[in-house]
Amino acid sequence: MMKRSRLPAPSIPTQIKNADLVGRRRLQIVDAAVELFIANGYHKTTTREIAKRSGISIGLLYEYINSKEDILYLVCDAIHTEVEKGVKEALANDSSGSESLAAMIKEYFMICDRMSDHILLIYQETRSLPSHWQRKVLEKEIKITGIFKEALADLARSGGIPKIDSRSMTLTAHNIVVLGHMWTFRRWEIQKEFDIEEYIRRQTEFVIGSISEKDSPY
Amino acid sequence: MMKRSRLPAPSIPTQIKNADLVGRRRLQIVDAAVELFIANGYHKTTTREIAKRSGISIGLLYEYINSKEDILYLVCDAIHTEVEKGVKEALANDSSGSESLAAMIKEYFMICDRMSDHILLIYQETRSLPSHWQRKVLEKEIKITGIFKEALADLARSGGIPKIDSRSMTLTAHNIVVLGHMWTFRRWEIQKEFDIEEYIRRQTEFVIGSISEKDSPY
DNA sequence: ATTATCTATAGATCTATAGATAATGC
DNA sequence: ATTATCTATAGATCTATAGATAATGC
Repeated sequence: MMKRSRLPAPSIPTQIKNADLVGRRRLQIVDAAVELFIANGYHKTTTREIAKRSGISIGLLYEYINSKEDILYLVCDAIHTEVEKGVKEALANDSSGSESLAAMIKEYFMICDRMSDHILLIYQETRSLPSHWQRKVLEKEIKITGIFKEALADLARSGGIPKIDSRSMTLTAHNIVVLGHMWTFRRWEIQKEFDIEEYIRRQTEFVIGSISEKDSPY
Repeated sequence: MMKRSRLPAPSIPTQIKNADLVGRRRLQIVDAAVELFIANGYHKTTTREIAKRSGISIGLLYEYINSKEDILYLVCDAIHTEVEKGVKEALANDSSGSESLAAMIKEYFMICDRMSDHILLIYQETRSLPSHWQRKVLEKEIKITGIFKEALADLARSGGIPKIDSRSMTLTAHNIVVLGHMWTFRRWEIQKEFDIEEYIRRQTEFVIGSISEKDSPY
């Protein structure tokens, strides 16, 4: 069950006038849908099931959204928003130096661990969205990567990590994000051999090692 | 030593007696399905469309497979088999040393580039398979990762790369595989900033840097 | 005689909406 | 009077199969 704050609800038209009610009902809907999508996948979940688990009728459900795809978008957006929130909080504890980079990676990987199912869901179902929302989801993914890039830039400026060019920072940011995801989408194999602590330790070495190894002959 | 025509066809029952015919027809079916799945996704593609593009009737289609999910499995298996073949070939050109590791990574990443759409498909649709086939697909993914792990072990023995523990090799193998995939599933962003050559160069640095950056045991 | 193929459709959903009813606020 | 909610179902698919026909080999 996800916890949440009041979000700039993605503008999906609704027949319902009471904005506050819209917020609460959509929350119910998203929570129900997340559980069902994780358990059975988007396509195998029916709108009736979502209505039922939300505790509302199928007719009412369609007063709050216009299509099943709307629900999927609300779900993806809620998940991303929570990941983003976590990453920003991790960043707020700012110290400096590569120790701080390690701490950031650690917090982020812990978020990935906690949200495994949700991250997997995004990988699997983004494709099922209409393209305009697909774009929105990707933008949010870029935004999260951007947070890491910014943090790397700050560290480079403050001398916390070696100075590296902007493209290296971009790629390093992507690598961090994806190695976190990898913990979730390869869990069937990786989690058989490593626990989260060891995974974090080794991947942190990998990332930090690659930054400071800059003068390597290759 | 490398024969390839006879793929151990995944054992999916068929009403058709002529085994050779089964092979050819299923090839048609898979080819048609791959195109349609890539273009429109698995769920939005109908069995009728697959039949039509395969050049056979819907009735005949169902003589060669038992369900739509069968087709998805055949598709995933065909894709994996091609990736595996490519990786094995890349390995066949064996020299030694970290130069050889770089060469392997390069060949593998080029395969990922060429097969972007297909790799993406596997990420998105494996979930839609019944669990016994999901397992088969994951096993093949492990097998491919294992090829890299073996190669790393060989290099460590021959002194081509520093001696690292077995767990490091496992994780490095996963990292290589996933960084190749990343080129495909983040292409909307990464391919805007990097071309494949630069991507390969930088990620190779990452991987090799991370290996040699290990604290030396002396 | 057997195997491969096609046409036509049963059967089973599932999304989305129309129309009726209940709750709310002035 | 207006807004929120429910029930019942239209309408639109789509998978999978039954039954009929064509091709093949002995």
